[in-house]
Amino acid sequence: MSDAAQQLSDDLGILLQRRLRTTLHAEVVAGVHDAIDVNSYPVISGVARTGPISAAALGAEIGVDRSLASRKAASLVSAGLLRSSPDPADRRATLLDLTEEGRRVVDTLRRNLTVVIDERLRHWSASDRHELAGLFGRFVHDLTNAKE
Amino acid sequence: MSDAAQQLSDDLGILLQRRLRTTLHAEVVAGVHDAIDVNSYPVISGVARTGPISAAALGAEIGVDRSLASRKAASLVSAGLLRSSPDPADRRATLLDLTEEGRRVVDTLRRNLTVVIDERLRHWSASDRHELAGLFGRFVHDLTNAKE
DNA sequence: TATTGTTATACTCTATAACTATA
DNA sequence: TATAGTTATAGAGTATAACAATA
Repeated sequence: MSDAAQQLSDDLGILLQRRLRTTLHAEVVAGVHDAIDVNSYPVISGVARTGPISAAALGAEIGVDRSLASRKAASLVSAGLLRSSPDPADRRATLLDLTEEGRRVVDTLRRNLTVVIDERLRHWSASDRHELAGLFGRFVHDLTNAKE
Repeated sequence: MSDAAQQLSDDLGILLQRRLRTTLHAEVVAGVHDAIDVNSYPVISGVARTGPISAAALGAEIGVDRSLASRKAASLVSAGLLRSSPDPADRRATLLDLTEEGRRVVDTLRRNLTVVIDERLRHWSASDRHELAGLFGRFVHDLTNAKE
């Protein structure tokens, strides 16, 4: 077992703590939209990442039960940020997607998070930032798509 | 605003999702100890990181209210994993610390997480792993210790 | 007056189970 | 028979407020 894995797991443990998540997400959602808070943020982000998606698939994507995904999505629909339309291929299913306003909100959220990261890395060299971005991207991909 | 920051924030968004946290933590705590689950895991890990600590400080460390930190700690105390002793410097406070059994449990948890990471990075070159570990460590540090 | 740990209370988040409709 | 979405219910997680003790 490599030293690198030991070091990575220690740092990952810190990163995944509630404390960072809470402060970061609160910073990102502040003042963006009445319907967006730290709980609805993952929902609309999930839809933004996956495109038109069923409630069941969205639940799997963001790690909650489909009943919860359905209810969270419903409140974003009534807020005008998501649209729910019947799936032409399967009449049981409905597909969730962003409205134009939802798209604007997601863009703002994404920009807010990027600003925060940019601030935190202000004193980094461009090459270190670039290198981290590449390796971190692979890391996140391999963590979230565990095959083995 | 750099492209690297954009890329990093997108990947960080994915990493901080509930889905990864849930699956990863569940894997780490599985079968380690009756008193350890995904909710008590951050508590005992917080104590392990900080050494002897008051309930109020522990709450700040892990991002919950001191009342919750107090109650979570209390249940780990009765499980024999934490010890609570009066702070000699401040008679209002009590200091939480690991028992020997608690230390063993934390060691196991830490090892479990490292094994998971090690598995996910099995196909990485040693130099990429090493490079990621260094940069990621700085990243986590700068994220969690925002000064500006 | 402020802070510590604790407890009581209420609120929020989430999963489970049950229901209807469609595959 | 299995899966979609939804709703009702119950349980778990968490914060707020209030308390006594100490600073």
